[in-house]
Amino acid sequence: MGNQKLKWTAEEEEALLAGVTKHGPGKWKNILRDPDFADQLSNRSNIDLKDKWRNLSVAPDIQGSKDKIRTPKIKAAAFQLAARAIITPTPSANTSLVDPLPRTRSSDLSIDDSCNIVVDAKNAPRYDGMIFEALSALPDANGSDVNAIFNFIQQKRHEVPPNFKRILGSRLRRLAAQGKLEKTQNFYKMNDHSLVIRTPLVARPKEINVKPRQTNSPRPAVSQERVCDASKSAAFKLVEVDMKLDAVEVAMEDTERMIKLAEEAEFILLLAKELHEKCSQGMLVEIN
DNA sequence: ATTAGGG
DNA sequence: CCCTAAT
Repeated sequence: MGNQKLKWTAEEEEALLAGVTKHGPGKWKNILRDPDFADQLSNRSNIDLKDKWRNLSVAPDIQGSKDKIRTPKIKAAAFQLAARAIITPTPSANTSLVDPLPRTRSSDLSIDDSCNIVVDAKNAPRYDGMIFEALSALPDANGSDVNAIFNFIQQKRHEVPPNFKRILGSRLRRLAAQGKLEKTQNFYKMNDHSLVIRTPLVARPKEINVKPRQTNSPRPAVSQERVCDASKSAAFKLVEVDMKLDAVEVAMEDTERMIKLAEEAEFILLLAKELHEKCSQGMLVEIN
C-alpha cells in the first residue's frame, strides 16, 4: 500500500493537458488508452485524471506555494486556444467545443478577445489585402503609421470588428516580422517581398461543380472532373491550413503579449505589497 | 464500464 | 484520493 497520495509530476500534467486538447474533457478513459499518453499516465486512473482536471480548472493559483509556476497555467490556456483554432475544420458535427477552459476568474487579467481566434483566422488573410491596398494608396513615401492605415481602411467602408485596431496592429507587426513589410519606428511601408505569392488562389470554393451531363456517357472513363475536384479541394485545404497556421501564430503572439502584461502586473503588485507593509509599520515612504 | 460530483 | 449515483 505505498502509492496513495502521489503528487502529480509536470510530465503527467502535460500529458493530461495534451490529452484533453486532443480528446476533449471527459474522455478520460480515451486519453488513458491513447498510446501518446499511456506511458506518462500509467500510474493514473481515469478518475484520477478527472479529479486532477477539476483541480487545475479551479485553483486560480494561490501564492502559498512559493509562487511556483503560474505561467504554465497561462501557457496551458494558450495551448488550448491554439489547439482550438486548429481543431475546428467542420464548424459542425465535430468535437464538442464546450471545453471549460480552466482559467482564473478572480485576478483574471482579462483574456478578453482571445476567444475570437477562429473568426480572426478567417479574416486575417483578408486584412492583409486591405493593408496592402492602404499602403499602396497612401501618399506618405516614408511609410504610414497604424492610425493612418486604420483610417484609410475605415474610409474604404470596409466592415471591421470593434477590436480591429489591435488586430491591425498585431497584423502589421507580424507582416513586418515576416519581412513582407518594412517597419521603421511605427511606420510601415511595402517592399519587394510584399507582393510575392501570398495565397494566390483565394478563390471561393463555391459552385464550380461540373455535374455529369445526364447518364448518356456510359463510361465517363477516369473522369477528369474527379481530378478537378481533387485538386480543387486540395487547394482549398491548403488555404485552410494556411489560415489555421496563421491563427496559431496570432494566438501565440497575443499570448506572449498577455504573459508579459501579467508579469508586469504582478511586479507592480509586489511593489504595492512592499509599500503597504512599510507603511503599516509606520515608515515614511517617499515616491519619486 | 465510465463519468460527474460530493465527501 | 475515495465513494457513490447515474448513464
